[in-house]
Amino acid sequence: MGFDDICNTGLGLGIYRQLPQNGHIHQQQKMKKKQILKYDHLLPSLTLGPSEDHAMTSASKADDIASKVYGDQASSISALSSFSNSSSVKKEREVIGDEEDQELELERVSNSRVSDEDYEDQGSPRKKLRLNKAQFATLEDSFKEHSTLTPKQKQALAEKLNLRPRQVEVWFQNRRARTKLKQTEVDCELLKKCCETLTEENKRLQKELQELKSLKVAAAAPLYMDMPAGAVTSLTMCPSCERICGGGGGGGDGSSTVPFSTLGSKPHFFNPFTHPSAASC
DNA sequence: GCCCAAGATCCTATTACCTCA
DNA sequence: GTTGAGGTAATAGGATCTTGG
Repeated sequence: MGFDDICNTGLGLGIYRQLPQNGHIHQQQKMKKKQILKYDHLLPSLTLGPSEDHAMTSASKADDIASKVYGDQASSISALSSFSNSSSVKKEREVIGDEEDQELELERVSNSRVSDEDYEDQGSPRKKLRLNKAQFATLEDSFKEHSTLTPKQKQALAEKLNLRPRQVEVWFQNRRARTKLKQTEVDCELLKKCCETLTEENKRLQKELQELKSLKVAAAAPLYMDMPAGAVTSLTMCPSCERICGGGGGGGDGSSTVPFSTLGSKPHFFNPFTHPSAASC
């Protein structure tokens, strides 16, 4: 039996990790969302019409829809011809930082409230928002509390950070993806180490097996000359305590070697994670 | 109660922008 | 000034669930 056999039969090397936002928690959040949406009109900055999500992505994203979606910010949208101006993009690059000028920030945010159709109509490239440190810190803090957002939380964050709810949503999606990717990398490293440990363990066991075989041949005649053949062939050694044990439930002078009496009949593998010290008898 | 369409959100993969060495 | 790599916002598509007809 080789190492591959051991891995295939005795170890689950999957790296999947269940994320907490799955399952019923997710559904509860959706339920909350539905309840909240019923009263969207009561929220200060919400408007009637399609969600910001669809206003940004569906085929019907026209300027009039954008104005419905973003309400009082429609003027910013309609005035975003400046957005297609490369100079405004350059300006944005310069203002990112701790003490970002508030007016420029507001302009930047307003410019970011542009529908895809606006990009297409004006042939301008997709603009990329850069969060400033304060926005980033707030989002991070919120993410630490809960990796998913209720619509209410999303709206509140968006208002607090002067971002679109859709941007907050996207940020959380990407943040979850990054977290999962990091965790996958960690798991991968862990599995590599596991593989190395098992390889070493396998080598060690193979070596011990060879030693035991030679020992059995050399010692069988003088030590077990009077013993039945079956007792001799079941001679085993515990890989951890390295005591020689007789097979068949402790035959002969098995009183001192009984703890390892089952090794001869059953595979005896050690999980390096559950038994870091290769386990003891 | 069952079926179906619509709506919302999620995840995953990918694209595209931006910064930096 | 150019370029390639890396980070990340944004987009697209599919899956899942709830809700209402």
